[in-house]
Amino acid sequence: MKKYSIKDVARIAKVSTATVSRVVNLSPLVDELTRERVQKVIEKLNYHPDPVARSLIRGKSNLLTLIVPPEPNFFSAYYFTQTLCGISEALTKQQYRLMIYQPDGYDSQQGYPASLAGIRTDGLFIIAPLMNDRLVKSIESERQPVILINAHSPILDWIDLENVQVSTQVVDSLVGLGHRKIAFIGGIVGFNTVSRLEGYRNGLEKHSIPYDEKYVVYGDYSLKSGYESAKKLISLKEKPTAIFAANDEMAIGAIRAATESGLKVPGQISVFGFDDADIARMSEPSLSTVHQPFYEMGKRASEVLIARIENPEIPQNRVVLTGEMMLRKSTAPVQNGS
Amino acid sequence: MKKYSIKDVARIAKVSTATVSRVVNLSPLVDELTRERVQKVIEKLNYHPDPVARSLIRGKSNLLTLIVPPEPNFFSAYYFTQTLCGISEALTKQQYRLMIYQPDGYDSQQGYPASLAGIRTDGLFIIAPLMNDRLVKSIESERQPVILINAHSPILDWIDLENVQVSTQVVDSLVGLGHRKIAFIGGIVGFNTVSRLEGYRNGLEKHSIPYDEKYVVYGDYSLKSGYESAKKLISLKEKPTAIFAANDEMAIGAIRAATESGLKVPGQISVFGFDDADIARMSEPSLSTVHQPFYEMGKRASEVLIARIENPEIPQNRVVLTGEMMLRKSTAPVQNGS
DNA sequence: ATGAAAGCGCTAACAC
DNA sequence: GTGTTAGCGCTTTCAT
Repeated sequence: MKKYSIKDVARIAKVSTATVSRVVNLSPLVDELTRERVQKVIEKLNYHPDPVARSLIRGKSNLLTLIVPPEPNFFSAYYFTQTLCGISEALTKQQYRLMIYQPDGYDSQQGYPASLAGIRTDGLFIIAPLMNDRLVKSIESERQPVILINAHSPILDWIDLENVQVSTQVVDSLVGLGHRKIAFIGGIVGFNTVSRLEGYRNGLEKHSIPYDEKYVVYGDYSLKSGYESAKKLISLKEKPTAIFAANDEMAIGAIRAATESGLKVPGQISVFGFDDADIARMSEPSLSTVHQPFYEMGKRASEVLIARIENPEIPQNRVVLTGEMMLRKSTAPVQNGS
Repeated sequence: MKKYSIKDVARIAKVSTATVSRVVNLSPLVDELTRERVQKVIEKLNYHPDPVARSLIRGKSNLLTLIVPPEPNFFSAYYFTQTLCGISEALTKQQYRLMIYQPDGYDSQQGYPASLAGIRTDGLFIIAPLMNDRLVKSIESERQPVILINAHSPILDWIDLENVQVSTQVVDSLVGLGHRKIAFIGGIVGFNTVSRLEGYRNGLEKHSIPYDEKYVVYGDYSLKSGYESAKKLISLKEKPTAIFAANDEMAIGAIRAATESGLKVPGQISVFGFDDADIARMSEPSLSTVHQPFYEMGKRASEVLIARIENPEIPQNRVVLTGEMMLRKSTAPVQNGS
């Protein structure tokens, strides 16, 4: 099947390419009869304007880039898939397409590479950049439409989930069940872990529970790391009676570690997760966690980015979405004497 | 930050745009001194050639499209995320980018819309099309580089997982444990379910177990549908002693249904899954299943597609990857008298 | 080794 | 209402 260009249509319909262009772009300045004639040829040839040529002349590709850390399991994270789903659905409705790009040269300390060199689309989603991410820093000095997902910036648009208050609520709820020895398992140190930890500390403070460093350990968001972190916590002389993990995977790892060590969950130790991934409902016992509106976040991120592209002059957008505690079966009142 | 074009570089370096182009494209026909001078300007301006203009003149965008069914949960399927991961990693190494596109107008009977209208990239991944999918049919009459993932075609390149033999092996293994009343929970009727069912039937036949329609029910790959399907099976006068589900989610739903009905898994009823998703290892009891090389599949799919793009004349590629049974804790010998 | 110029497919002044 | 033409940013003959 040969590809036809606007010239072919023009030649066959015996009009100029300008007229064909007008028909294609629904310009009102074209005679009804001419329109029909041209339209017929377009259909016969199954002509579609070349998007590349259009992009060139319009200076706009209608392509957006989603920058993703090149970490092997990032794509399988519930967090990512839900956000992607929200983005994809929002974009399909608008006339934008999505490119996924995992940059080479990601660094676990400095984040994304400072330059995206060849990538030139109408806008960028940057998901979960580290604090002080190189790419974010370098974009702050440009004027490129971008939305940071789960990060903050003094200049660039961003969208984030409210982590601090809801984490404090989790501690509240745990304290309400009588817990005072509450441990925290953080993830990779980025915006999320930092703010969740902050909420945890606020919660302790609120109830005059001293912050105890030995109750704070770090994993990498994987089930395995949650398992290992929990093992450490359990082996303390003064075991915690509750563990609050910065995501569900680690929480489930913690449940497994506890169960293996002969501790009943939630009887002897309560476990709280974060995210409300699919597995939270499926775990045994089902996991108390914080539901996060990831899908909504992807959707809103798309809206903000498109708004920015269509009007670069609007003031900075800062969107905060709030999560919601889901109390399930992995938390219970503290046992006497424990 | 202004965007510079090749003309700016040429003007400042006092050469023609042709020379700049040569430098950018590492042509050997440039004097060493000129090259250095131009290179310096390029760096000073942080010039990068516009990929759109390049695509136009080269007739090649280095963009590939991954066509995804616009089903809300498709992005969260383990199947999808792993495949995407394989694709993305393979493409990052090559100089190709990936666009994700969920077409409007997907139909659960006829599959993707027949035409992709505006989409014109160098190649297409079509993942999990239905049998007789409209889009696949229409592409078969064109000459567009495409790879079908988990589908077959007499003309187009495709890659698929070997489902028939491994399904037969699962039945073998179940029969080896003494089971004869083996039920099957299929998914949405596409290539996968059809071939897994075929393998199931072959397995029964091999052991002279008559095929019994009432032991075959269908879900939609969701945990819930597995739960409901299993409930139906369990309520039969002659309960099956083993259930083979066409994916892990449904298998886990089946485990839940069985447990709820007071049946011990695997004591009183064995359950076999398919895919070896994350949750298979995490379920309680851990799920016997078929490990599928999804990541590898994405990687190979990319290689085949790129090979096709770079040489449209090569003969049809048909790639079959084989899965592997993983025996875990959800299967056990049949109980006497059950 | 370098430059001038044509042209990829399309849109948008501008002219008629 | 329609055609002519310039040009988006780049690559690539074809001269020199």
